[in-house]
Amino acid sequence: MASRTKLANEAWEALFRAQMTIAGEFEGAEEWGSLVPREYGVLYALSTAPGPLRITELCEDVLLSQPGMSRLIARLEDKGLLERVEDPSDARASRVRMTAEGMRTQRQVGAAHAREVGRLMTGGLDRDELTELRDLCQKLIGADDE
Amino acid sequence: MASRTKLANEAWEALFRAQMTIAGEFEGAEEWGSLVPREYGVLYALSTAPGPLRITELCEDVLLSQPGMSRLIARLEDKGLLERVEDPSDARASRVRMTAEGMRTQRQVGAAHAREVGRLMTGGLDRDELTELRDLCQKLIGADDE
DNA sequence: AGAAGATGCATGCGCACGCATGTATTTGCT
DNA sequence: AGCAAATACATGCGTGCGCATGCATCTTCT
Repeated sequence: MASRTKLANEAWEALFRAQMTIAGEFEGAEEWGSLVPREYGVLYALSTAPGPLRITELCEDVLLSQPGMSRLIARLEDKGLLERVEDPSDARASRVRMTAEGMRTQRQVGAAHAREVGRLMTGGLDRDELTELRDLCQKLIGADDE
Repeated sequence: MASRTKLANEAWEALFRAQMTIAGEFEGAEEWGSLVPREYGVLYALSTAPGPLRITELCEDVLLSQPGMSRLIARLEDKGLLERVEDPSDARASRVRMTAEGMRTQRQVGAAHAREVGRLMTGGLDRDELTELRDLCQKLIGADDE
């Protein structure tokens, strides 16, 4: 089954390069305001959550170490986009939520980012292919979790 | 065509998360010896090239800034895996090639890495799906280049 | 040939990251 | 109740990165 492994490596390299290339396009883009992609990622995660999130929860969602998240939140707090609220059921934890300006920024940057994503992704793939790609990627990591 | 953009964003998020998740698995893995993934990336690029590569060429291949590549090469040089050779046709350029030990390390780490990739990728996807994923990713970035 | 701009690479600097560790709080065991 | 282990977060420290910049060399134009 050597060729199965070879195929797996080709798929990984293609996946890796595709993500790096697209992400690279975003890095320098103007759409982020004064944020960087990962900072927007935190705002986005908060925007989809039902309530304030723990720092460790954000770590899992944004794929950042806990100390890194701790500092990232401090930066966004300094910018006035986030605020910490204490968890009533656990005095060790501190939950994070967006301020009004944070929500405004998230919507604004999110809209611009979505347009940019749409432009890059639909440039190369049609509807069916996008669906297929999405499903394959989800299946790929879905299997790892279990 | 709003739903087309929505689909594109779902596909991007899935692609992004899949790559980050899999790459995250590699970060901490033991397979790399004393290298990090990006350092192996340089050795791999050199292993597939017909001859010594320029620093700027490696930048494009490994998706790293030119100063970053300059230092990365210096580190690998210190480890004895790489050496610089001067370009006969351009005295500004310095080309890079692997030492014998570099080639040995590349093969060794490459084999271990390939096994790991195979394990993670084939865990979630079968043959046809891997092929499909590879082709979709290649098509996605292929379209951006032109 | 000579000057002006482009190109290839290296270095100073500030920043964000991960790892190791510290402190406070909670949980579990007896 | 009381102590040990686990958990949540913050901080010190070292390192790699990108940006701005500098130096050397090549290219182009006149």
